Amino acid sequence: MGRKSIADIRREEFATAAFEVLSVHGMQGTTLQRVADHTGASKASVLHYFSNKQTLIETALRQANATLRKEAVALMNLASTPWERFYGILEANFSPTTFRPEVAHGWISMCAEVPHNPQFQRIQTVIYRRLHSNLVSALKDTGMTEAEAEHGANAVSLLIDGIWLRCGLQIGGLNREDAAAHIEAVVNKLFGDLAERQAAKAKMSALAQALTLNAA
Amino acid sequence: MGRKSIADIRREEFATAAFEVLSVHGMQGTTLQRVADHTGASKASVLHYFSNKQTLIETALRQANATLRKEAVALMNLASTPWERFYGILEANFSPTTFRPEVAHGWISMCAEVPHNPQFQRIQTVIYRRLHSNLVSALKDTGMTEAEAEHGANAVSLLIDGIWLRCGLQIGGLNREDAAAHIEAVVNKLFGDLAERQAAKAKMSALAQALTLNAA
DNA sequence: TAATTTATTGACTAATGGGTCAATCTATCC
DNA sequence: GGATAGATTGACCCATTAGTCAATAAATTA
Repeated sequence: MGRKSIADIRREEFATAAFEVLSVHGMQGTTLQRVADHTGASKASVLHYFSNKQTLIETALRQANATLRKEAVALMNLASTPWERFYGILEANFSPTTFRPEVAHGWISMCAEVPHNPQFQRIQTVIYRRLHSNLVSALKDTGMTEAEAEHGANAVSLLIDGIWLRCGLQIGGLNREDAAAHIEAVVNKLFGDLAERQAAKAKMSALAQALTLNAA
Repeated sequence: MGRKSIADIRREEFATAAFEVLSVHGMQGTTLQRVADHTGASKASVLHYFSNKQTLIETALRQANATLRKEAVALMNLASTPWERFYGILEANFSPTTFRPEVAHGWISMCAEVPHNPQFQRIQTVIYRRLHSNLVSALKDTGMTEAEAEHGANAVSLLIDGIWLRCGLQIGGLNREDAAAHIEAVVNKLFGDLAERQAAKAKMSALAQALTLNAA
């Protein structure tokens, strides 16, 4: 495996800075100058590592998404039953480190650009597909039919999208607990009130908390 | 009632043009020049009616929302039972005239700006509150408890948001029928499979279609 | 018809922001 | 130590765009 060169590290720094700036200032407000200031470097230095603003932001989004994915994978590896995998997905989507208004705002900013930017479109598609197939796979393994699993996955992913949107808009001041409760209420209606599911939820919730505490 | 002056009509023209440009080109791409071109007028003329770009776009969004609202009110006036009101709300949110990728993109563009623009924040809040209170009111009148109605309204409004987002992103190529089906599947699980509800759905769906045919 | 208001526009300004470039500065390698 | 490669940056350049302004055209009114 190739080790990280100095240049790679620098690129990462600028990319993370870019995502933070994007989250706070939106797409219009994300200027090369601001990103540079945010790292203490100069605008020209940023452009030394990224040929243009486009690729910088693209890299920033991919990197941010990779972070999310790593967290999700870590959780999934600890899941041993289908329902635990299901709740692993949910917990990852509402992890305290990522489920924050600024981060949500960053993603919404990307969404607004999707129709004008094929690269963003691709990123968005990848994210969506992964979520969907993970959900379907987990639900199917609980014993549902393909169709049931599809319906369930659709419903849950739509809810997640809706909640992230609302989080970014800071409507009704919803926090992580509220978000999880909203979803759980629907999930209960959708899939019935199984004791096995409750246990899986409790386990993955605890694991997620342990992981974030560990990371901090 | 004050009649519309020539100036008012002109303002409306520019505002509708602005929303159309916004829907196609996003917030960044919505320049005064483009809006002017889209109406055949000059940039300076636009600024003659709107002191700045800010108020132009704000007016455009309010106007677009007012159009939606009128459609919703027309449907609601034809509803006579709580479930009919409920489906009136749904139908209005998926009306063929408004539930289009470009329009959805326009709204997402606004959402992305909400954190930087108190006016947009206000518009967004108004829209959300109206939807929520309409849903709660209809559901409560079907005999649910306050809490049940709240939960139901939350679930449905989150789904609607998620679907609009997905529509704007043109993910999975979902069309109106798919969107309605997604929602209906969840609604069936949430509220049970009542014959009365089915009838209400059929009626409001037919009325909505009649209204849009009439408008065309 | 003359006067006054209103509409429209081309030309201009100022600021912003992406991107280039040549000059330095630093570190590594022979 | 000297050379070479990469890092960093200030100074530019150019395109874009919001907003101004004064001049002209059109319409309304007295």
